Amino acid sequence: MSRAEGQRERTESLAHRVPDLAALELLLAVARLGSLGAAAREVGITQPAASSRLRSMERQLGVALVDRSPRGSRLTDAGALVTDWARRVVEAAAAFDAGARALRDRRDSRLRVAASMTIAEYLLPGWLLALHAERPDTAVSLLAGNSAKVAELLLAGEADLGFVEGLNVPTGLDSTVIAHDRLIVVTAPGHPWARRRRPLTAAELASTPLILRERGSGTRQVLDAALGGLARPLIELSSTTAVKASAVSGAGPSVLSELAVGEELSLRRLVSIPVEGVPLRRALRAVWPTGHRPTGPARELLSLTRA
Amino acid sequence: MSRAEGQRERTESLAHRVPDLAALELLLAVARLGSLGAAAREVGITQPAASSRLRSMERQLGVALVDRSPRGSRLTDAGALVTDWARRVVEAAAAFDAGARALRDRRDSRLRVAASMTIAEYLLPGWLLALHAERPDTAVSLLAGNSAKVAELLLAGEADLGFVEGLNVPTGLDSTVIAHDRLIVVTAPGHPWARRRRPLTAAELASTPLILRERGSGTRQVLDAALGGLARPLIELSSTTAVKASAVSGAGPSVLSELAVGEELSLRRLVSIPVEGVPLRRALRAVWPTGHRPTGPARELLSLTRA
DNA sequence: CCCTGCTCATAAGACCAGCTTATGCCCTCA
DNA sequence: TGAGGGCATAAGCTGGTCTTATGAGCAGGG
Repeated sequence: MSRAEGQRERTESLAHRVPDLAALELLLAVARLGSLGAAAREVGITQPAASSRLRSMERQLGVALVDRSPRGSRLTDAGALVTDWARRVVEAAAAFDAGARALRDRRDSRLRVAASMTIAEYLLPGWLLALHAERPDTAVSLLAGNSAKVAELLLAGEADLGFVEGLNVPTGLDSTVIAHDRLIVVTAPGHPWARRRRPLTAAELASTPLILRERGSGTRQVLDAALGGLARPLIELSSTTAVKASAVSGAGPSVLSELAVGEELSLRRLVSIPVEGVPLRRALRAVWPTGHRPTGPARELLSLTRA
Repeated sequence: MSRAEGQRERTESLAHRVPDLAALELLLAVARLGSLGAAAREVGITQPAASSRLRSMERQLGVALVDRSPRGSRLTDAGALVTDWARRVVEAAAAFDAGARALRDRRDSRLRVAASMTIAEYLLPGWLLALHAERPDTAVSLLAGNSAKVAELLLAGEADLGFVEGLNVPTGLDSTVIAHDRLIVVTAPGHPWARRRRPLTAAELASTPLILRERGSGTRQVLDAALGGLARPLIELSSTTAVKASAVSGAGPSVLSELAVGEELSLRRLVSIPVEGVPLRRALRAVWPTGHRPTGPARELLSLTRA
C-alpha cells in the first residue's frame, strides 16, 4: 500500500493536489463572511492576495468554488462541499496545533498535563483546543505514558492534572470519571465474524487469538480483566496504529477503543462485532494527587472535559 | 467565537504554526521507513531537502521529533505523538483530495456518482479513497443533491450509481442497504436534558422545539416520519454545519446523524441524549436504475461500501 | 442624476522560502 | 582499512506569493 503507491502516485503527492492550510482557511472565511475582501482582512492579507489565492485554488481543483459578483461572493454548490471537506482538514490541523503547542511548552508551563496514550492521541488535542479558546494565554504541556507513569509524574509534582483509562485508580490519587469508553471487537469486513448473526460469547473471545497491544497497555489491561486474564495474543504490537493497520489488512480480530476506530468503522475498513457478557466499558478518569484539588487552568480543563 | 478570535489570534493563524502537508507526509514517511534519505526518495525530493524540511518543522514546533543517528532515524516519544496527529491531518487531506478529484472529473468521467448531502460529505470521500487505491485510473465524478435529485440523475442516465439516506426508495430504482445510520438527539452539555436520568420519550421530543435542517432534507424527513409528522422547529437552517454550530452554542436541542457529530461528541461539545420508542435508525442505500445492475467501477465501489 | 462606497480583477515589482547540487563527516560492517 | 549508508552544511538558483497601485462594475443616497 505504501511503497507501491509511492511509485505509482508520481501523479504528485497530496501536497500538490490539496491547497495549503492558508488557502483552506481563506475559503472558510469567505464562506462565512460572504466577501473576499472581508475574508482577506480576517486572515491578515490584502484583498488581491486573497483573490489570487482563491483563483489558484480553483485552478488547482479544477472546480469553481465561489460566485463572485460586484455585491459579494457566495459559494457554488461544489464550493459548499469542498468547504465542508476543507473544514475537516482545518479541524485536524487545529488539533495538531493544540497538541504540538502543549508539547512545546513542556518546560516553562503553567498547566502540565499527563495522559495515557489513547487519551493523549484522541481526546486531548480537542480539549486543549477548547481550553485555548477560553484561556488563550494558558501555556499547557503534555506528557504521555501509561497509568503508572501518569501517577509518578503527578506524585512527583511534575504534572498538575492527569488522565488515565485503566480500571483502578493508582494509589495516592483522587479521581473523577469524565467519560466512558468502550472497547469493541473489530475485524476486517471479510472476516467470518462479520457475518455472524449471534453476538460473540466471552468464551469464544477468550479462545480466539487476537491482535493486541502489548501487555501493560491500558487497553490490554481492561480486556484481560474482562476475560479473566485470558486474552490470547495472535500478534502483539506496540502502537494502536499498528494494531489497526494489521486488523484492517485482515490478519485477524482485534479489540480496540471505540475512540481509535471511529473512522475505520464509518469507512467500513473495519466492522464492529457484537459481544455479550463481557464488560468492555471502561471509565476515563481525571486524576490528581490526593488533597490537591485542581485549581486554576487545571480546574478549567477539567470542567471542559465534563461539559 | 470567530471574529473575536480572528482578532485575538494575531498570534498568526494555523497555517503559520502547523507544518504544511508536504512536511507532514515527510514525517510519516520517516516514521515508517526509519531513514531521512529513504523518506526523501519516497516523497520525491533529495535528502538535503528532507533534512532541512524536517529541521524547520522541529524548529516551528519547538520539539525534537526524530533522533538522528549515523545508522538511521527514529521517532522520539514526542515525535510519535506528533506523527499520530499528523496522520489525521493527512487523512483529512486525502479525503479532501478524493472528493475534489471526483468533482473535477465531472464532465469526462467513467463513473458518475450521485449522493445525498450527508453521504457526500461524510462517507464518500473515504470510499473514493479506497476505490482510488484499488483502481487508480478510474475517474469519478460526484454530484450531490437530495433523494429526488439523485433519482432524476440516475433515470436520466447522468449518473451510474447513487446513494440515498431516505426512508423510501424512489420509484424506478433498485437498491441495496449498504449501512445504517442513526439519528441522535444532541444538546450542548449544559442543557437540562444532559442531566436526565431517564430516556426521552417520543412525546417529549415531539413537543420540544428543535434546531433542524430545512424541510425536505433526508434527516428532517426521517425525523418527521418517526414522530408522525410532528417535529417542531425552533430554528430551521440550511446546512448541517450551521445546525451543529447552533446546537453547540446552546441554542437548543437538535437531531442529527451520528455521522455528522462524531467529533463534537468525543470532544463533549455536544452530548447525546438517549431516546426511547422513536425509530431513529435509518438505512443508507445504494441505488441504481431498475434493471441496470452496477457493473465495472460502479460495482467495485458498491462492494467497497459493503465490505 | 451623479457621486460615494462597496465589490472584485489586473499589473508590476520585491521578497522570501525551498529546492538542487556539491561536498564533508561519522559510523558500521566486511 | 576501505566501502557504503546515514546525516549536515554551503552556495546558488528558481518560483511562488505577497504588496502597492490602479481600473471597472454595481448600488444607494443626496
